[in-house]
Amino acid sequence: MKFIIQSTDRASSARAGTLETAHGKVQTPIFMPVGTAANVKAVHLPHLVDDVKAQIILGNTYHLYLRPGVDIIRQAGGLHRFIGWDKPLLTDSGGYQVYSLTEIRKLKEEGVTFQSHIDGSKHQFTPENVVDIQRKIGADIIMAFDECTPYPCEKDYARNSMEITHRWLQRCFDRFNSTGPLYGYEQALFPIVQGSVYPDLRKKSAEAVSSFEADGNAIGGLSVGEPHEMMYEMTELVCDILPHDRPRYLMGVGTPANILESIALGVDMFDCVMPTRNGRNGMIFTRDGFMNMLNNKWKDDFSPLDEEGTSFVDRQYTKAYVRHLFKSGEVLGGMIASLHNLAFYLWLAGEARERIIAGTFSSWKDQMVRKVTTRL
RNA sequence: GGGGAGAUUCCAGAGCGGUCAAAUGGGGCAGACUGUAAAUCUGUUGGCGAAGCCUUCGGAGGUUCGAAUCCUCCUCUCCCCA
Repeated sequence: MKFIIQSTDRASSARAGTLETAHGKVQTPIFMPVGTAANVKAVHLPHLVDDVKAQIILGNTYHLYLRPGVDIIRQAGGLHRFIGWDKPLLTDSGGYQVYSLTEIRKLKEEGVTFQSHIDGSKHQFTPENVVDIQRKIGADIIMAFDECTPYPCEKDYARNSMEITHRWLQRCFDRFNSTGPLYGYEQALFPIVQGSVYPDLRKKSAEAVSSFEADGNAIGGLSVGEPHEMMYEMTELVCDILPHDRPRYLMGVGTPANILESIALGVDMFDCVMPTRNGRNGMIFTRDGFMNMLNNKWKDDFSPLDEEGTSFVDRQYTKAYVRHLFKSGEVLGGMIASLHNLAFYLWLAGEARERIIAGTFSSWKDQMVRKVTTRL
């Protein structure tokens, strides 16, 4: 895997680059739509390609392992073939589920025992089998198995958790390096920085992660409820330490403003459920602000959904119509909003990239952050 | 013509002497959602306000310390039999 930095912003740490994977190039900064269960919820593949202009999407080890099961994906010839997606793919390791499914899991040195949220059956994830599973899934980028700590988090807990994540990281790399890809193309393993909101822990973790000289590095454990300023402070601190010539991936972030601010801090890759989940729940993000389509004020607004939007739904449908769909509980509402929001997120990342190259990123970013945080 | 049931806050529908501004559901209004156990969840829904007060349960009277709840009459709806 190769990462080439084309351009670096003068007024910030933002950079524009190209990540080359076995399934093609990714222009960074990039937003990666989340496709947890082998699909980006409510979005057809052709739309994901032609309208959203997605370059890389995510899958999730935990979900795919439980359903349809790794054997089915293996039989299909890997996740790319199973989905019908021939562009880059990234799988998360299940580390986030260690956080979000805290009620039905037990964490030990060896790994984590889970109860399936589907049928309650018991399973174990270890750094080794998570790598094995991700080999079978066959994503271009696979993630190390970590614990995503909650917020707030006691420092002792955060330290212990970080240390176990580091030990797991070594085991992930050991397994990764002693096995090979199953489908004839290269995979990259990204380690994940933890340390909650403690600067000294974050620094230590970033150094530990850097020592692996991985193809790319991720920042985890943020955007879990901490104040934005704390998130930016941690991101900045970690970005300074992580190798400058490798892509940096801020996991689970975030709002359009979060993404812009983090690009300025040197982050190259993002993923978040917000455009799709909030979209299904009636929220539309635009470059002028965000709208709750359920709100009464749109009931007789027959203007296009988003005059400046880049996807076909933006001019195909009116605000009043989309509101009607959401009020009626029609599935199409969520489909329209998901498509629109993802197209907007991809536009935002692409525009940021162009501004970085043009040398006008910082002033544009400040202006966009103001607009994008406005409730319409 | 005979017999029966009923009218409750936006709707449906509980309540059947005080603990009722009135259950519950729907609808309405608003909020939340950040590596997806989410096409989900939460709040609110008579009027002013901080506790509190004021006007409400078809209409008019009445009984009672006290009535959505009991009595009388009126108006209107629905059902069954002719």
